[in-house]
Amino acid sequence: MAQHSTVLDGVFTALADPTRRAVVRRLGGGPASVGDLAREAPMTLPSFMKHVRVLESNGLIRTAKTGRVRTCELNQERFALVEDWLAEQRSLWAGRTDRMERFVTQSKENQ
Amino acid sequence: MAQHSTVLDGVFTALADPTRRAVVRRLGGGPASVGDLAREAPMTLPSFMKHVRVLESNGLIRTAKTGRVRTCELNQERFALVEDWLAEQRSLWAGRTDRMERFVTQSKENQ
DNA sequence: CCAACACTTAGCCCTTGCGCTAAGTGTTGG
DNA sequence: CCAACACTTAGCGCAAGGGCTAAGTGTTGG
Repeated sequence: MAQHSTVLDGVFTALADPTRRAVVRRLGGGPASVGDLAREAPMTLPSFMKHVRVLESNGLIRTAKTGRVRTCELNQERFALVEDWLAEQRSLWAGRTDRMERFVTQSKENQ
Repeated sequence: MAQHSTVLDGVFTALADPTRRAVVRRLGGGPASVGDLAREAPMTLPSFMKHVRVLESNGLIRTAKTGRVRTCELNQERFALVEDWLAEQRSLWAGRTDRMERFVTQSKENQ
């Protein structure tokens, strides 16, 4: 078990904080500077920057600095990992349902 | 911002740990006892029980004790929250793409 | 040129998370 | 009845997370 999926760990961890999800949502509407994003968060800039770094280091956003402004944008691809994990999970459930149906069907046939 | 979505916090936090995701995957194939689940995890039983409690308190699994055995099963509904959040996120991206397309179209018309 | 701006770094504090051991509770098979 | 079983509780240790202040760096508008 355990599967060493360090990357999924990071993605879920990054999304587990409301400040960070708010950033993701905001960036869904288009790129923004750190300053713009921070203005909507109830904390100091250094604290907020940590969240930005968490999002970036886990690949959910990309950032680039031009002059003295750092601009952030969403890395949409990363979210596919979550979709994939959910899809795999659902396929497990579906497989189990199928086996249950076969069992029920066989039971009826054997009556 | 921040939106106080304590429940999503919990769901993402619960899924951020590989031991817990392994339990979820395992339960995708059907219910199991705590003992069965713990046997596949590289830690002591009390440590493992904490993970079970995290999963349960965040609604990802349900558990019930009969005699001395506690049986766990997946609460599939909870995963819809993640799907919904992802869907909303994607709709934001889509909305933005639409606006960009309109902009490009208008730009061409104004040439 | 230089003050204002937009971060950035460093470091502290406190809480939470995740592992452990040791000991306790309630069930059950023989 | 009682030993084995399947958790469960209590409490400890350490690392990481998330907030803060204070001070530093590099850009830029006037």
